[in-house]
Amino acid sequence: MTSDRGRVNVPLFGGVDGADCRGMSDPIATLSALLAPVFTGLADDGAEADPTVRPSDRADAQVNGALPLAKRIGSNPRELAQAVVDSGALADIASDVEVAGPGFINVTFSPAFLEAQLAEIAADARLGVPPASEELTVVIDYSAPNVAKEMHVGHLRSTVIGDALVRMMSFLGHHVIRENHIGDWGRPFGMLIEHLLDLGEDIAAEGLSQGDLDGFYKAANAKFTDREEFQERARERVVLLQNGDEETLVLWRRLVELSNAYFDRVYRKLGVLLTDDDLAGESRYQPLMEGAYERLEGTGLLVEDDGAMVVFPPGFTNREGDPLPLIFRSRTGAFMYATSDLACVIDRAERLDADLMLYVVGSPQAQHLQMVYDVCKMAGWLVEPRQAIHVGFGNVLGDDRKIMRSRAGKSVKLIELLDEAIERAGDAIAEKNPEMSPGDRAVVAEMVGIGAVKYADLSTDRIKDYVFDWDRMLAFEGNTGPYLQYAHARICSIFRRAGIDRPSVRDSPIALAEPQERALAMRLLALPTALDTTLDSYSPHKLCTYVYELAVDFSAFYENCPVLKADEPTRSSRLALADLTARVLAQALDLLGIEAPEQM
RNA sequence: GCCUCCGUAGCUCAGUGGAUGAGAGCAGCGGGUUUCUACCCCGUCGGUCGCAGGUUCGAGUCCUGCCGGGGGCGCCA
Repeated sequence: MTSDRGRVNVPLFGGVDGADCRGMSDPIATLSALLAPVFTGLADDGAEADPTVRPSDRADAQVNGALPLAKRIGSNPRELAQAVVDSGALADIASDVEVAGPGFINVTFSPAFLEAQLAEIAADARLGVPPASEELTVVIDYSAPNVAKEMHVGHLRSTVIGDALVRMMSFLGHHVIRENHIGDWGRPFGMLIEHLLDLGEDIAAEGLSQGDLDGFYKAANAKFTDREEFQERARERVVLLQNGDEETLVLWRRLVELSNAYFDRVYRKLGVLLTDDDLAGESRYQPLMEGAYERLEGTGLLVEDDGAMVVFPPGFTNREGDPLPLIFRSRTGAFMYATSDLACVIDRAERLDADLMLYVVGSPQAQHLQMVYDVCKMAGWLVEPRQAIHVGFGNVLGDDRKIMRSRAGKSVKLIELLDEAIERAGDAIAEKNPEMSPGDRAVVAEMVGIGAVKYADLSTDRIKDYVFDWDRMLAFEGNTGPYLQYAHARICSIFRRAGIDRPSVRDSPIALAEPQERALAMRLLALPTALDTTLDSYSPHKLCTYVYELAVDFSAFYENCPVLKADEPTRSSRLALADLTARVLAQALDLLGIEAPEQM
């Protein structure tokens, strides 16, 4: 599958239901693995039977598999459920097991079992998350700003979602190749280079290095529309560029370098992993297009249509209901962006040997990418298990529910948005924690402001549009970045106040007595499952929901279970639980690309 | 016209085919606590899960058809 919601067939993680016992720190997964052979044994038809274990509100977990199995083999679901219970498979891990309703099995885990699982993840630097069973090569294509054009909110989502996916995939041990497919080639460069010459290189460089990319582009564009003489020069310049004229290439490189320096400033401020080493712009694929086109010719898929060379992948039609072509060479003989995308896929498949290619690109590109992938499959360059997936996303909307614009109706500069976030976060901290020094505040404001913007972007289903709202994203209540960061800071505060070094409590046994401790423990153990379900659909908001629920569970614990005032050994146990919580919080936030300050 | 995505509480959003309790936050109302950081907790108010069929032991979730909204649909990328 290659749709937006597509699921991957390759073993990204191993899966909680997998027979190789991955993600086993999660009691739900352990239970599932334990019951799978029991269910299969009870199925006298020889086929496998899924126990279908789910988290439950009525107990710690509910086993639903007896109902479908009873249907399948024609027996009584309650009796089947009872047989599962009688098998004794749960004796070691459950303190309470009951058959309920039409054949559900409610399972309550024994404290000893949960405590043992906690000890295991506390001793594990990976917090219970197993490395992937197979290391895949994953190419992630994201961010992709245009040279000599401003980065605006439209680039925020691709950059932030892509960065989170890079971090998660890397954490699982995959070989991740970041590709920033910048727009550094094409027709506009004639006018941009001519404008650069008109201004004088040094003056242009000064403006661009200050980040005035918009002004530069617009001035060039204005001249292009107004002045025929300029148009002519621009056209000639494009030809020179495409023919590899050395003087022109020098100017082009200058333009690209100035833009990249600016992009880098934005990336540093945003706190994403992209560097100059990840640049893989359109210009890089330019020399590969001829070869890609020739190979496509060799497949016999290409047909001439109205002077252009195209492929008709099945299933796509135009307004008139006729087959819709993907154009690889225009009537005038020029290669198209489909050709470039084709060269990209071939390069990633053959040179990089990518098992998986992720395209973090806006939803409007869905049909185009689907057509490209289909043609690559038809031509034999995208053969299972190798696959390409479009990780699409919706728009950032303003409070008028239209694509976010500045008051003047222009697109919002990303850098200005980030600066405003930091400023607003600084104001909030100054108000709520006046004792913090201005120096500390500046550092924390950056973490909180950027974290708030990123979290707001990541925490809703990527496929939908979302409404950008300063007040909501910076609130300390609700499903926000600051709320999660604050939970982390609170834990650090406990240790600071007590003068205890956090690693020193990591060997302390954790005893689960209060219900809030139990709930927190269950959540801590579910990190591998949360990560697994997140990557199953490349939906970072699922990991966000997990971290939020973890923070809520911690808050209930914090409220009901005094740590420092408790007597030993409860005090040590709670310190260990708090430390583990902070570690999981920080780890999960890191996977989202968000920092976890020690104080706020 | 065709394709595609979305539609869940006043608002912003979650929701793996599982239980005559569909959740969270915010907003509203009432109460409690004010302790390791600004918090948190309890109660309450709120829903024909866009509509109608279908599949299923079981549907917000899967299928079909409508309604409403966004996006895409030939030589830009």
